[in-house]
Amino acid sequence: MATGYGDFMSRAIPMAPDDRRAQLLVAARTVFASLGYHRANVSAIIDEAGVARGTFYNYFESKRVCFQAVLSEMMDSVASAVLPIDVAGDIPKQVELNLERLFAALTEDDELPRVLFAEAAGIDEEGDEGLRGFYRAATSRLARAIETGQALGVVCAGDPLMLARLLLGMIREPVFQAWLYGETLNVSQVVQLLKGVLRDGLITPDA
Amino acid sequence: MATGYGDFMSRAIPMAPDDRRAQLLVAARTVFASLGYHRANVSAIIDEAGVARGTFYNYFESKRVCFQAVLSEMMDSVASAVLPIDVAGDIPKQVELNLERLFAALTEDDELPRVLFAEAAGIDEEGDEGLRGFYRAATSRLARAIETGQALGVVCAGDPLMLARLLLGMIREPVFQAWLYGETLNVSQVVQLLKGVLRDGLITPDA
DNA sequence: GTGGTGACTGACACATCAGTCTAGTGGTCG
DNA sequence: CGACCACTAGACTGATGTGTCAGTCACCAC
Repeated sequence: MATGYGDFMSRAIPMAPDDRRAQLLVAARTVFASLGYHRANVSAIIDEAGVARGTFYNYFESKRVCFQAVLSEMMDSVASAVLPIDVAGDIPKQVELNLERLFAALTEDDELPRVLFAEAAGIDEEGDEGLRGFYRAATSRLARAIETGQALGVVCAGDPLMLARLLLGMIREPVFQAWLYGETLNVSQVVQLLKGVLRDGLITPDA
Repeated sequence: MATGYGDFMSRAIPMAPDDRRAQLLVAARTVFASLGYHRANVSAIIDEAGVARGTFYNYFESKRVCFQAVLSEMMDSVASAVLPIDVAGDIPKQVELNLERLFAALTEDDELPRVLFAEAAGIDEEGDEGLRGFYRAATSRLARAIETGQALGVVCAGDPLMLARLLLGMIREPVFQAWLYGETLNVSQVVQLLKGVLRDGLITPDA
């Protein structure tokens, strides 16, 4: 008797909506990460999830919205890797730990950098708006930390916002390039180097 | 009598191939910059150039190739902003001038960062390869300069490649964020701040 | 059983757009 | 003047890929 699905086709077992959504998110993350937003298509995501086209659209109103969901998840996991610093404690140590956690979060999934750093920008105005929010949050968080540091006399003078951007660049670029070349980033090496540069600069004063 | 071009349509005056190509390149640059690769379409480019569809395909075999040409042009203009350093001269001064020229090149066209930083990645494998080439060239050029500096004792110890990435990040991030927020970058402010960080680090040794 | 519910299905309508092609135009130059 | 050639408009094709919708299935309550 015909099933309506073809003789070798099995239908996905119904699931609790939250579980299904989570499963789709995982699949979408995998596909977006390996193909990027534009080259990824909905068919690849549903193939990955083993689910039909219509099911996808039961959970996400569009490909764009789905990507946004994946992106937010990534942003959250990165943002939550950085803990607030207790000014009463050992500040440099806490900074170092934060850097280590941050790099770890950025590299734990080898394809996260692609989504976050190479694909997220320029999809559409709305997407850029979300991205701006993320960078604004990250940068202003860093800027506040820098301001505190300046008040405490442990951070050099200068516009905190711009300093935050410089610092962010030093965090982002190694992660981005390691992804670009398919290397695995040596977190402790970068952190040590970064610590050195933060403390002493790059240029040694010539005697 | 009907011209075949519509009463208000003027035909583009035949041009030397190089000029026409250059004109198309300018139009393409404008369109790609304001819309990004995927949302830009060939019709927008030919409208911008005031040229017919076929003409476009006389000069570029495809949209992709045209974009690649725009991209290379941008990469070249950025790369050529950095002059080799004469080790016999005043090194810090030359570094500063290079930084200024580089930032100027990166911001002279407000939409260049979009193309270079947000649109270039993820179009296709070949495009990504080109991008890797660009970053590889930029990074290794910086790395070589750093190595020379280390040999001269004016740059701190550490893996030159990784130091180059840190430095590149400090250059790229301010440009990228300024674009993201639609700000105009204050070049001399960034350069001064960057100089300070390069010389003394971000963290002042606590007494 | 029977009927209600809701997850799931997949063919297809529909839009977009790159790239091709043709018939025709007009400036230029030998 | 006539050959040439860069150019024109714009219809067309074909590929791609999003989003839709009418219908299927499994399960559960009664």
